[in-house]
Amino acid sequence: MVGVTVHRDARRARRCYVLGVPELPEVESARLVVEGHALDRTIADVDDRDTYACRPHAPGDLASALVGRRLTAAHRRGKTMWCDTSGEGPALGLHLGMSGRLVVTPPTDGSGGGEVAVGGDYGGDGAGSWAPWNERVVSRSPVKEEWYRFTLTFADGGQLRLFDKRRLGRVRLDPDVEALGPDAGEIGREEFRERIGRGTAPLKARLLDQSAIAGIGNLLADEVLWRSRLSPRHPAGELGTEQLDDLRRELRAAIRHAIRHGGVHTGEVVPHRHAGGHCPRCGAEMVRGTVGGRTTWWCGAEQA
DNA sequence: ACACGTGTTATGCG
DNA sequence: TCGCATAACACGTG
Repeated sequence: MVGVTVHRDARRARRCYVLGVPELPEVESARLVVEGHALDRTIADVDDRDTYACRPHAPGDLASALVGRRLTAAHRRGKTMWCDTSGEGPALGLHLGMSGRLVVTPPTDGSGGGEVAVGGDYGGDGAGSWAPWNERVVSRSPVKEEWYRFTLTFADGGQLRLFDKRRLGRVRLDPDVEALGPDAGEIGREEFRERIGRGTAPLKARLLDQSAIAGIGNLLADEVLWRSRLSPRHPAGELGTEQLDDLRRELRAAIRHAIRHGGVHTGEVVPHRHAGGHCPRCGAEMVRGTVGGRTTWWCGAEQA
């Protein structure tokens, strides 16, 4: 399972990257951990005191809505995850933001196995690791209890926790999933043409618009544009049908690769997004700019 | 000390 | 009102 399996490529990438931002593949990995380890466990206690992470709910709102229920399914669209709850309870929405990680711990009452599932840890240090996601980094500085922004404690003694130093992750009841565009990994060819190939905004800005298509973050956008040999600044509406179909194909391939190999940072061009970096295909220098309000790197020759 | 990173949300402009 | 651009936010990191 992605998220708890040690993968050679993921390990190598992990040595190179200090912190990975959760995009679609990372959230899918976290969802699989929840689906595999956190369902059907009765919720005995909820710590929702972090009013920023749990906005706009008041302290106690999530607790009163969730205690006594079980998570019954884990869904995802783009970077938003949500869990159904038993007894016609509200959905529990989980968004990892820029730096959130989910940590699921096993029962302590002997009712389950001893495995610890770590969502968002692509490689980890093997079974039995108790660190949130980056044990080596965390071990350099102590894990502060307040970095756990939200906690479900199950009746079996285990927990599901949102660990987020940066505090941009978010927990809320009944998230408005319909405001998101179709999932980037699921969107059909026709819908992709309609939603992406329109308007005068730069193509990259369109790809990052979660209401147009859900799940693409800054790194994944650069990766798919590079794979497609398209300029991030190209007006979205000027793309031809064939270019749009190509783009969608590369998007699907990049997502598949990222899920399989442990995250967006395992992409082909992502490691070359730095000053002095070169295009891994043609060797030209990578160019840096701002597109859609984000730092963007592209091949100066192939994506002109 | 200070710029940087980044998903989301709010605000502003034509 | 719509489409797009930009700022603000949170705060640890280099």
